[in-house]
Amino acid sequence: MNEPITNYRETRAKTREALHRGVLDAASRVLVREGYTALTMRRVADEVGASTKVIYTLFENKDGLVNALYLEAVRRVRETLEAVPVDAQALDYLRALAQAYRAHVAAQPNDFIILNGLSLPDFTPSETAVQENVASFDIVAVALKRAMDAGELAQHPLESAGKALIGCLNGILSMEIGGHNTPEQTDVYLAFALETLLRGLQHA
Amino acid sequence: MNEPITNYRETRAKTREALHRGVLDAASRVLVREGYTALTMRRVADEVGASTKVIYTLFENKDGLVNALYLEAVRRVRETLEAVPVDAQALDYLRALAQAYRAHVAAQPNDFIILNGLSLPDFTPSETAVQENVASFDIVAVALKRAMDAGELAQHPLESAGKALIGCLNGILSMEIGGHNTPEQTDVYLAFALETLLRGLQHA
DNA sequence: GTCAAAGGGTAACATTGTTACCACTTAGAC
DNA sequence: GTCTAAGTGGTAACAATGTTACCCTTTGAC
Repeated sequence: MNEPITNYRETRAKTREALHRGVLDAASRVLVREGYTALTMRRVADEVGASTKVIYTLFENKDGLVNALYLEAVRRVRETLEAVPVDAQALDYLRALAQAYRAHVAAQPNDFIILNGLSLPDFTPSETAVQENVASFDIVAVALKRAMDAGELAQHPLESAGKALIGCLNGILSMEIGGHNTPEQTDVYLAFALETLLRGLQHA
Repeated sequence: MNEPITNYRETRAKTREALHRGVLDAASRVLVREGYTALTMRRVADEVGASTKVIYTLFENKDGLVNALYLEAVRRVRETLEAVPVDAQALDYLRALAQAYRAHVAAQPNDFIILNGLSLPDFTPSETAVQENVASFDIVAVALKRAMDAGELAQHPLESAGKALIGCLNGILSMEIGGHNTPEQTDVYLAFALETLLRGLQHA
């Protein structure tokens, strides 16, 4: 009846968790090194040094694995945005947020790719995963509200302003990912678009 | 030595062209009805009522077929934009262009999907195909220039203004395609983003 | 020591893009 | 009319993919 020092289920859960991490990291490595077309179950299994069965016991199927990668990407992006120090000037804070986001996409394009559906055509993130992603941009909405309340921007519907801002950034970043623009061009276009949007938001 | 009434090569070329059309139309039908994951060589071949070999004699490989579909999408979008009547008011013309583009994407989402890389991960359009696509947006650049010259907008770098505008539209449309927004929301966000951008472009 | 339950390796399945092989058709030459 | 060469197209196979059935191993509990 005594609680065993190392519970069976507990140890197994820990092992599972460790394996989970290991598989996700392996998948990430494959992704970064070889891109999404190389992200196959066998390839990931090889990277882990095991058979595909291991992945199937940890994740329901490939969609499950990719969904986990999606959530990791969401987390990383959110952490990036949360790490931006809140500036006294609300507009400067917005600029810093955009800058941080752009830097993250440049450093980890795979995060952008998976979050924007540019990876696997038959993959659709789970409902909750999408909500997580959208929610992480609440930071932007809050920043916009601050700017409006401080009088640095005119009053506008928060949702529309946020979608316009994020959509604009993502659209321009997509061009770079698609090979239409060089990184330098992207920097110019992003800065121009941001300033133009902010100027437009300063008036009612 | 007489030129034959129906040259061998000529007839064959015509047959080829007709077949070309037939295969492309079949592929389009499969695409519209069943989406990109169903766009397999065998599926298209079935739709044509022939074997896959036919497709391989007409197109180099699947990328070749998809590239042809990409070019068709480019053409349709350009025709849509070219069909917009040039309004005396340059800003209203810009609004009409955006409206027409949005309507086209709503009616033929597959065009948007393939042009923005949301379809097949291993497909990359040919260099010339991408140029065709980018070039079709010269219409927007011209419209912007008209507005600036007429004094309806302040003077800004054409390329940046164009990229900001198109990027913004595409970014918001991507959200709808990705299932983040309803069509009604998309309409609101697009209108808001466009007006905000225009307002921002009215000032220097 | 025995047992139940979970994990994992092997080999197979269907489906994909792609191609080697072979038969067929057909325009032009004699 | 017959023949030749070239292009076309169907069949069946190949490798690679996601996925799973089968079976053996491991591991904690009693």
